[in-house]
Amino acid sequence: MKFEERNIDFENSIGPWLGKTVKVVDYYLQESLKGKNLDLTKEQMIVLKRLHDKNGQSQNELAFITLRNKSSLTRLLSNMEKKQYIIRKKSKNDKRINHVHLTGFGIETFKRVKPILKNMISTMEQNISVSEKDQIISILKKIQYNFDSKFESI
Amino acid sequence: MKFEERNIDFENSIGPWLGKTVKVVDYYLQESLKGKNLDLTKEQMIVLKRLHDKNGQSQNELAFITLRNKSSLTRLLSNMEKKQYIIRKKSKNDKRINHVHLTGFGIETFKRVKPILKNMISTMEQNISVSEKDQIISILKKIQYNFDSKFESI
DNA sequence: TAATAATAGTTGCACATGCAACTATTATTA
DNA sequence: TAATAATAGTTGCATGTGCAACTATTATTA
Repeated sequence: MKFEERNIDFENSIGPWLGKTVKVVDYYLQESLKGKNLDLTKEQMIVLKRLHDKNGQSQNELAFITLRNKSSLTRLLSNMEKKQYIIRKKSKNDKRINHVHLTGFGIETFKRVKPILKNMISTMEQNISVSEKDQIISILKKIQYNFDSKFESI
Repeated sequence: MKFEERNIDFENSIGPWLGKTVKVVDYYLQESLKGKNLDLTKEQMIVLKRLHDKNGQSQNELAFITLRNKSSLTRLLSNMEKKQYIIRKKSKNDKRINHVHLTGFGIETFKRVKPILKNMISTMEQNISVSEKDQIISILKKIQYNFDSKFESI
């Protein structure tokens, strides 16, 4: 096929497959939350999980660990505070910092969220062998590295 | 470790790796677009690509192929029409349907977008062997199937 | 054919997101 | 110590998203 411009093989590249997979997972999560009458978005669920792991984190820490912009996190937390899942407590040592704490309701809600997360993981990984899981994670790491190393050079 | 509740191994499951990878890719795309002074979001870029593949598609078709809700697509197109990348043309056979066409400016813009897409793909897939690429795509398909088959049973 | 259902697209609402500009506070340095 | 820089968080703006209710049009059926 000389002389003929080769098209970019976008369809058969990894990108679209990644994007579609994430959409399917997100949709499943959202449906699961709705199904259990949990008034939470999947983003709020992730914040709940991270606070359950380590309560009292600063907004900066939370933004970093949830891969979010700090302004995006600000608004996520505002919504979660309105719904009484969390409260912000100003640090006494450094008045710039807010420590974010789960409320009792937040803790209870996470207890109901936990089986949904478990179910999501086991659904996702069913019929996927340990070696396949290792493979995909290692390839995903490689992809991230490919982009990250490009950024450094900018 | 009887009697002790095992935690969900969320961190080491595939989900977070997928999510993070997609974020890295998205960020790279957005930066590339900015770098070439292209006034486009990555979502608009994808619509441009799909229209370049097949001009004149209906909004329904576009929503389906770009994995978007029709209302989301409506607003994407409105923004793209404002920026003169596309125009909507009412179908003559069926007045409910809009056919979406690239403008001259839209076509020109896609020409500038194309190398960005190419670069994205080659960056993503560098140091990834053909067999690894086959592996990851096949595993991603499996994951999608795992969720899709759950939905059917609902 | 008239009534009803289905389809394509739009809009209001609530939410999430990144960027840049802003405020308040703390740390650095001249 | 006073001026300056850095940091944590918030807000305005523009964009993207899904759901449900809506309009306009076409297809079905009684």
